[in-house]
Amino acid sequence: MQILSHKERTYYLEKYQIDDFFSFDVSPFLEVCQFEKGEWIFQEGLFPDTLYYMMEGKAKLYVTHKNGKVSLIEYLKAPLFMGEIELLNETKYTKGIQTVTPTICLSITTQNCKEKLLADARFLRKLCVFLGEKAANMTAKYTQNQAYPLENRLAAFIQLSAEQGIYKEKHTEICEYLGVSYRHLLYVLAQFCEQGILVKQKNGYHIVDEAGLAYLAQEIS
Amino acid sequence: MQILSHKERTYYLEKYQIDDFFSFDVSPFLEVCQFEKGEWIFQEGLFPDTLYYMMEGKAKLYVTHKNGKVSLIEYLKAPLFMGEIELLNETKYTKGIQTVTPTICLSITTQNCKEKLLADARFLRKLCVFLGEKAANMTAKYTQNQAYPLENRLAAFIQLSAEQGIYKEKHTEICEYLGVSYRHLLYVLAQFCEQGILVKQKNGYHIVDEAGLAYLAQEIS
DNA sequence: ACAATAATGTGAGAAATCTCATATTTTTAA
DNA sequence: TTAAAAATATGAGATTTCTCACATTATTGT
Repeated sequence: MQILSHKERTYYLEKYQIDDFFSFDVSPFLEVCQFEKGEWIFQEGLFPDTLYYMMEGKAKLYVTHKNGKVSLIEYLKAPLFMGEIELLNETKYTKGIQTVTPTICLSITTQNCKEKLLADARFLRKLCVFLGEKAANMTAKYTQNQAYPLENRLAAFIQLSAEQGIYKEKHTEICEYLGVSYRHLLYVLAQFCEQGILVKQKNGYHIVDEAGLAYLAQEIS
Repeated sequence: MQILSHKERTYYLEKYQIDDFFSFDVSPFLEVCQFEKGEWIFQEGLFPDTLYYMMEGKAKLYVTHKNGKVSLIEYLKAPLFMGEIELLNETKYTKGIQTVTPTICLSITTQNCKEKLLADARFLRKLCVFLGEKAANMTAKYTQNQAYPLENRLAAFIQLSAEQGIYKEKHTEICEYLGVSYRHLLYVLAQFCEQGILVKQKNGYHIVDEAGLAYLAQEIS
């Protein structure tokens, strides 16, 4: 992690109109920083005292279970808050966040401005909207996972993540994201190929039956 | 649903110090109402324009999937907000909420005070804390469901819901809550009996091996 | 009080998903 | 550049979970 120079800082603060987020002057509490690709922003099990606002970049939110299984909970895409749960509640939430691309973040050490933040309607409103969406999204994911087998969830995910009709995510990552074993993910992909929905090629799985895929995916609300 | 008289209204507003929730006078926008047991507060597929704050009571949050499956997402216990997602985001969230006991709610028709609410730091802060917890809880449930078979999740649920060492929830409800079939729930309960963890009696399943149950449950973080 | 409805209980077979073992290929780091 | 690490791939057998069919109790409304 690297703290950006005054010049860059000003650039980003203006580009994303950070002033509009707060009704008081946060600049004394604030840095703009950059994480490299693959760097951990939060590590599981630590208490952060920093609130981040990701302005540019992508990351992954992880949790490790007592039985050793790892869940990739969510793909995070700017703009978003990180560490906001810890600001609000005393609980140690302590999930891991790892960047996927170089990432630019606003970083606010909350120690000295927690009370100001929690009394600022402009900030709180933004946070509420963010948290409301997050809660709604997690609820949707939770219930969909309960109600549909991998066949449907994977179809929906392929639709979402394919580019130019080609699906080429890393299996090791996606099985953690979809909450199934590596083996089973491969089985269902093979099944899609058998059904003539996908064709496996060097550069990824090509979607050849768009409609068939959509049929499997659309079951999900 | 029944709107309470002035006298009752005043009683509840004082009991739960509702004035402290807002920095402006909400009383023009507010009613105190009571739902009967089993009544629906929200129905799936409708747009509510009312924000509720449940002061007393319990309810269940439901969603119905396109494939006909029903998920009991959460048990709701006072105090909590309902309809807050709709206040914040334009999205139609539209889940169903059904009371389990008679329930007393603050009811705020948001049409005329939405802007006031969303500019009130005191209210927003409460809402943020609530939403933060909700998001954290859903995330935890989501990942646990991915990482553990029913054996572990049911053990944890029995610990949580048993009273005086007796588990007596309705199977039909719990299988919707745990996201498994009725059949499978019965299988695993039978298995717990075989293992000598539970003993089935007229009035419910008696926990006889507290430690064995804890062992199965404690796997979950 | 009694018919309708909801909840409980069980068997059998099938589908979804997991674990483990093992081999090959690709990527990464010293 | 090369050895180590990570990712891909596949088989075999075991577990978990599902669907469906059907029988037996409660519960509930009138």
